Amino acid sequence: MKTRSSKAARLEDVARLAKVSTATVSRALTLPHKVKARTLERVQQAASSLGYVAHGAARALASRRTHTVGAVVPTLDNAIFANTIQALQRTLDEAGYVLLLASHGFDADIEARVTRTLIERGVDGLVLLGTTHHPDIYRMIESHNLPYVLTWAFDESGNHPCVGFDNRAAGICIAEHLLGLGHRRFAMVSGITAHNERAQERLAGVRDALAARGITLLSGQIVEKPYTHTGGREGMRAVLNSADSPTAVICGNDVLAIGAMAECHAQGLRVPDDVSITGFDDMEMASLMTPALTTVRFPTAEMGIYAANHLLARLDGKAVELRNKLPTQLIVRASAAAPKTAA
Amino acid sequence: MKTRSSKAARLEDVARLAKVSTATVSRALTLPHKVKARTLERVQQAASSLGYVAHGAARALASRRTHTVGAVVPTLDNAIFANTIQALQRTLDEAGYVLLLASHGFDADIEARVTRTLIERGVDGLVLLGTTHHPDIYRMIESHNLPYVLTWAFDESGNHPCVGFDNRAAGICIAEHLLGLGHRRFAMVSGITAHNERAQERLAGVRDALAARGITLLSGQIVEKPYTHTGGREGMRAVLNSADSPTAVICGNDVLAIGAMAECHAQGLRVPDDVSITGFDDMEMASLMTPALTTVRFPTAEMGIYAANHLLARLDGKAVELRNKLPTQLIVRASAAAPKTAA
DNA sequence: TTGTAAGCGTTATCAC
DNA sequence: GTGATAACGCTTACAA
Repeated sequence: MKTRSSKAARLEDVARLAKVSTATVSRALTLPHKVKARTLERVQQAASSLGYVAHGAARALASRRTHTVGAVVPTLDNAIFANTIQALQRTLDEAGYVLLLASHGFDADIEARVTRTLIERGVDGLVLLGTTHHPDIYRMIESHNLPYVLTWAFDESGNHPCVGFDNRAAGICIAEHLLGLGHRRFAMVSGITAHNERAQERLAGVRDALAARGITLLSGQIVEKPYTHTGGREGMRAVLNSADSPTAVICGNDVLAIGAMAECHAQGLRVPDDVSITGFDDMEMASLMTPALTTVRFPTAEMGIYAANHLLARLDGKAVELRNKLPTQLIVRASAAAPKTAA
Repeated sequence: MKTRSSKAARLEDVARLAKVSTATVSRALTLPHKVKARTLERVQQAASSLGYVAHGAARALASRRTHTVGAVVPTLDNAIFANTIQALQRTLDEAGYVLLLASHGFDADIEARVTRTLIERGVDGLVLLGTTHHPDIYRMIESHNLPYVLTWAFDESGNHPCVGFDNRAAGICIAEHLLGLGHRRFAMVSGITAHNERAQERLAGVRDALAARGITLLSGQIVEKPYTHTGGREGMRAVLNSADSPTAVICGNDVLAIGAMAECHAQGLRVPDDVSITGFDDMEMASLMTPALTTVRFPTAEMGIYAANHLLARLDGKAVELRNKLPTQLIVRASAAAPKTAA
């Protein structure tokens, strides 16, 4: 009896040995309950005796499913992204999906390229980090009708399914903390609020919390700067020069906060002795670069779980909410202290 | 003009738009130099205007290549494996291959399962860590005629392509170091040497280096134990009870060395004051658990590069050496000190 | 240099 | 419950 010598067994070989059709073997292997018990056993016996290993590409081509989900992140060096990714990974794994990970080092073109590679590999769904992406990315997603979800971002347009934070609550939280410490003179170095719901809401949260205590943030006490180190320095400088110098400065982002601290250094001011600085921990840069910075931290692991479940639901054809907000948490560190009464 | 509404473009769509055959599009996209410049341009134009993304599964099915290599390692927590993996990754990437990573937590059945998954995914080659593997693994590799290479192991049978260490040189190195410190009374807690070339060679290296200085390791000064913590403790106990108690004990493996140190602790002996302990850093456990342990470290990154190049050569149909030995390096730490003259 | 067409190994849609 | 058989989207001889 001659067999295909030293060639990998295919479905057909299993079928022949089990004396059934390829269709039955396919069913037996993927939907065991759809075949008679006796048949199932024969097939399994045949498959294992031949050392059969399914051909994933053929399977993917025919079924148009790879049971794979792709995630594109800016970087893998970042502990806080790692949390989200790990949770994503775990949740997908439990549902029988494999996570394919790609990073782009904050380069939009590379991001488009790696996303394309992921789609080529046939991912059934995609997780993107952040809200702004290369138009090609959205184009590819759309033409492939690919389920996707944005994380670490809240899409103000409502056009994209996303899992983000409640930035307003975070703003309230940080303001109330500073109020509790005894601060009464505030300033905020905000991100540019135009077309940026996150920045808007953070500012709104701060404003509302202060207003509730009868404190109004005057226009000189709010300065908007781009989320850059330079922005932080410039913003801090502006704020320190304002008429009623603040005892506490809230920065709309950790990058800004780090810049703000640098400016204080440059001006010979001590933090938090001379001025308190707090921030929102967008990038988890704060804890890396200035471990003492009091910030609002975000539920990153939960975000991964949400993202995964969102995708899984869509892959099952279930309805899903488009926008999800998760609660945030204040992390108190030494950078926020009570104001010097004798300042 | 009607197009396939909201469906991903296929090769055929690109071909139609570029007014060429699908074969030409395929060539233009994968072997650009095989088509006329003008044709190439038309095709590229058509492809990008349609936002064409290749279907990886179809491509893999037809070409029987995925440009993917799989690696199966015991664990990913281990810094030293990470070195090998990173080097592997980098080298493969430079050659246009993607590394698919799987771990099994030292469970042979899981190892077989994840390896199977990798093969299902169509890896063009496989990197295995260590020399002993589930028979199913070798069976699948063979029936798929899959290029593979073992790393972190030297296959004594010569049946498997592998990249390993020169364990004999490592043995010589460690012995000479101790001789240089002034030690003259040695013992060795070796691994089981039967059917284990690595253990044999480590012992042989030590023996030869000592013999060169006229020192003979008597049978009471050599004890063989399995590579376990308990083995290390028992071995150390045996060696300390021997007639001529040693000032330096060489352990065949870091697991043994850690066990040996535990035994010293238990007996109230100080390392290295009362006795020097050294080991071979198989698992990089030494530096994790007992940072002061003098060991031989291995060129783990080079191993990854070798493994990758071995596979790449085989995938190109080139001839390759089956067995590769890489040089090792002594890392001196506090656990090895000169013997107390007044011991 | 380009086109034609036969697969690649599955799954899925039908009949039976 | 099971069996034919037509896709799935691409590559690659082989022809032209």
